Amino acid sequence: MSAPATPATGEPRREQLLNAADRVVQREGPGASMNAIAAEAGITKPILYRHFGDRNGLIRALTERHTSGLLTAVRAALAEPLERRDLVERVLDTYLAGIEARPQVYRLLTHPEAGDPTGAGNALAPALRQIAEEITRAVQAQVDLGADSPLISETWGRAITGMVLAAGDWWLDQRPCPRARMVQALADLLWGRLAAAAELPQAITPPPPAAPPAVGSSEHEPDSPLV
Amino acid sequence: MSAPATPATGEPRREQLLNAADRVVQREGPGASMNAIAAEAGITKPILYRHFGDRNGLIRALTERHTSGLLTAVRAALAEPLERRDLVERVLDTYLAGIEARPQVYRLLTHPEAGDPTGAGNALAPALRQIAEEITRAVQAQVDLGADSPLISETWGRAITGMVLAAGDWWLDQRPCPRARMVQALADLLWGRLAAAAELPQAITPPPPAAPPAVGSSEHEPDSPLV
DNA sequence: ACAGGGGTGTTACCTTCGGTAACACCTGGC
DNA sequence: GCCAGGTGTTACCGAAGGTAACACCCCTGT
Repeated sequence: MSAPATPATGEPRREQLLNAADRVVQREGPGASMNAIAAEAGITKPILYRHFGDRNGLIRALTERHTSGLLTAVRAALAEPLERRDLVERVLDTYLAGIEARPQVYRLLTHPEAGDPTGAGNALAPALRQIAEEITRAVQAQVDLGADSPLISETWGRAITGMVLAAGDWWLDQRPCPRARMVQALADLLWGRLAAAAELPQAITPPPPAAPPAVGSSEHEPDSPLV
Repeated sequence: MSAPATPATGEPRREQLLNAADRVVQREGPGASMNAIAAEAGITKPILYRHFGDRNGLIRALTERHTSGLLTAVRAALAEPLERRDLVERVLDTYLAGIEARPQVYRLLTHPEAGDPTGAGNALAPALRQIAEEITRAVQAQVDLGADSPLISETWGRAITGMVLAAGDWWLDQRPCPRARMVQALADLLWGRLAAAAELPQAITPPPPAAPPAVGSSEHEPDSPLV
């Protein structure tokens, strides 16, 4: 067992390592240790570090591999020549189908964590950021928003991405309904159904377990923890 | 330096420790080490563990302290007797004002991480989950959505929370516009402006740096990484 | 033929970090 | 006087990321 050399397959080493890492992450979720991944690949740690630099590099490579498919799919959906509502539904369905296909790995999209105290402001993982940019571009190219178009487009790009991310995450976890229903509910929200729906008869109901109405202190006192 | 005992202030010990932890997190971001926090408090690790059990306990306590303000503020905003559109704007503004007031700490809301490979499905931090539940309740109580009301309400609760989270995060990081504009843009999105806006004249433009159109492979092959 | 480079692999080690004994001290109440 | 409870310490453990330093193989150029 001292010199395995080329293991018969022409597959580049890096791909084999990523496959092993993939298996481990699939099994143990992100947070899998480098040792575990190395063991799965039948090797030891330093080789992983030679190929990927550090743990973040490995995770990043893994994420990119898994995201590229979703990203191009969403991109393609965004470019389809459909009526606007149909297009929105198409994109929503594409995204949900994508995360549905690989629920475990999907975590990498949303939780790159890897404990880096360096990262500044990106709550949205890079993969999501790319999707947000695609949506921004599509909105700006296809919708007339007047003078503020750049600002509004980008806001909406982020907002829609975050919306679908959160809703998709919940849906994937609970599976409260088939995919098509989810698509409808989200498209309806984007379509202003919140504005259009009728008011319910009963007046505003006070929140059930609400704290003593310190509502008056809604102004930001400089000392309170938040707001 | 062997026996400090009560340091003059009647403040319970736990609060002092949380204050110290707060300072460190403020300075170093989450991911601050327990040693650092203990040092800031002028003590050593075991005391922290006695008070908070483990690191997650500390972070949780810290987060709760900072979130309770925001949560009650949002709850109060949701209960105000306003016209629907005004109410939505009010809630959006309340949230954005809240995270604006404490940008550093706001990370705790969105990144509790703390490297727990245990957590199953909660992409939304508990604090956000609570906000989502409040919105769900409010929607269900005030809007007539027909038979599917429970499902749609909860979907929208998650969706809106995620939307505001992502948009707010971006806004906080880039500050592309004053808060009021942001509120308008988000309320407009929720109000169906995406559906109502006019089509732009030019047809669908292909994405600029798109990959070689492997678009045909949009069906889910069982072997491809995602979608 | 032979030197050398590039790729693959190893063992052994370091540091940092979360977490845990085991022990010491002070204070107040019975 | 003594015990209980809170505060504090030093010293340690195990797991994890990360890094030398070294060994082996094979292919290629001179």
